[in-house]
Amino acid sequence: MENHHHNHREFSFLTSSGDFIRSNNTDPPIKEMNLFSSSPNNNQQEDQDQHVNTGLNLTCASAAVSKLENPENSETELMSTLQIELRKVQEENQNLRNVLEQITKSYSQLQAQLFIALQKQNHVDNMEANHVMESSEQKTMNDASVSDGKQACLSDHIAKDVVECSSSHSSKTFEQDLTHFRKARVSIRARSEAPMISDGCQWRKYGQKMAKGNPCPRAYYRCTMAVGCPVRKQVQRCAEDKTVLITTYEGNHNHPLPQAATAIANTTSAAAAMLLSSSSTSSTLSKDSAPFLSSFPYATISTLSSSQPFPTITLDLTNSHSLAMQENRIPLPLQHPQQLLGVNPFFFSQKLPTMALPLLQQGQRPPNSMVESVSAAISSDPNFTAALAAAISSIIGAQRGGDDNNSNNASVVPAGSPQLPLSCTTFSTN
DNA sequence: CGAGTTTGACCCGCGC
DNA sequence: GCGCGGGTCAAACTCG
Repeated sequence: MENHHHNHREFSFLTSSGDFIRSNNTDPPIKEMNLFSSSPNNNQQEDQDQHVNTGLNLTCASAAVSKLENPENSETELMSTLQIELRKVQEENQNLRNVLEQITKSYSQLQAQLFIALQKQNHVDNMEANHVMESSEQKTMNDASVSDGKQACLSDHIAKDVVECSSSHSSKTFEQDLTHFRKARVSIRARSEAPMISDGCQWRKYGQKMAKGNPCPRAYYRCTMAVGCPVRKQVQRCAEDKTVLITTYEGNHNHPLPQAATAIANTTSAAAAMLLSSSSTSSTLSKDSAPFLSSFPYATISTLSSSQPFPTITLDLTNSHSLAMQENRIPLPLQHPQQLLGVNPFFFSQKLPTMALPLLQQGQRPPNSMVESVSAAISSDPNFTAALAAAISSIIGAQRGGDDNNSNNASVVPAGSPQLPLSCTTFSTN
C-alpha cells in the first residue's frame, strides 16, 4: 500500500528555516554534491551555488540577510551567527573527511591483504602440485621446475611482504584475520512492519529457527540471483522492540547486482571494511580502536563473543540513540529536520522520500510523534538508504581519481563492490 | 508444474 | 561423551 508513495520522487533541499526547496520539472536535476572538493572554484557564482547544493544553509542564510535589509546591528548579529554556523559546517566537513580517509585507508589495507592471501594460497597450491609432479614424471618435473622456480621466487617475495605487512601479527592472527575477512557480518537495524525487507536482491528462505532469548523466530535466506551465490542473510525481530527488524548479511555476491541493490551494498561493504580494518589492528573491537566510527552516527560495534563467533558491525537506522546524540550535541531549537532525525546533514542533503515532505514543509516544527513517523519513514525508505550509500560511494570514487567507468552502466553493476571487494551486501526496506 | 515456504531432522562447534 | 544452540538440508507442502 505504501509503496506507491515511493513511485514519485523529487529532490529536496533545506533552507535555513527548515523549509524545503523542491525541484520541479523546469529546474535541472541536481544529482550529486561534493562536500569534499578541494579544487578551487574558478567562478564565484559557482562557489555560491555549490553551497546552496550542500543544503547546509550558508547561501540561503545570506540571501535572507540581503532580503531583510536590517540595520547594522542586526547585520552584525547575523554575520556572527553565520560565522558560527560556518565554523560548525567546517568542523562537520573535517569530520567527514576523516571518515572518508579511514574508509579509503581500510579499503587499501584490505585489498592488499586479499592480494597477499591469494598469492600465498597460490604459493601453497604450486608447492603441492610440484610435490605431486616430483613423484610422478621425471621429465615433466625438469621442465616444470624452471617455471616453478620463478614462481617460488615470486612467492618468496610475497611471503616476505606478508611478514613485513603483518609485522605486528603472528601468522596465526593473520589467518584469523582472513577468516574474519570471509565471515564478517553487517547487521542492519531498521523499524519495519514488514516481515522481511526487500533489498533489490532475490532471496530464498531455507530455514527458520527459534533463537535463544528471543520469542521471535530467526529466518534464514540465501541469494538466488545467481547459482551458487554464497550470500546469506538472517532476519529477526528485536526481542526488546518488536518493531525493529534486524537483518544480518554475510558473504559476497558472485554476480552482477541491480542498481537498486548496489547502493547499500557499498554501504555495508564500507561498514564491514571498517570493522575488519579495526579488527585487524586490534584484538578487541571498540570505538576506541576504531575512532572513525564515532563520526558515524548509526554505527555500533559488536565485540567478539561466544554468542557472536564472527565480527559483526551493526548499522542502527532506528534513530533512537541518534536523537539523543544530536540533542546533546546541538542545543539549538529543532528547526532542521536532520537534527530531528539524527542524520548527518551530508547524508540528508542528498535526497528524501517524497512521502516525508508534507510533514516538514513550511518550517513547521513537527511534534514528537511526527518526528518518529518521519524518522521511521526515512529509515525504512529504500531511496534514502540508497542515497546514503550513493553519497559514500561517489565520494570514494572521487577520492580514487574518478576512474570508475561503470557509473554509466544503467541497470547492472559488476559483482562485488566497485569500491570494496570484501562484502557486497544489499539493504533497503519495502 | 515450477518456484517458494515450512518444518523436522541433521550436522557441527563449543562448553562442561 | 553429552547436551545445547546455531546453521543447513531436504521432503512435504502451498500457491499462482
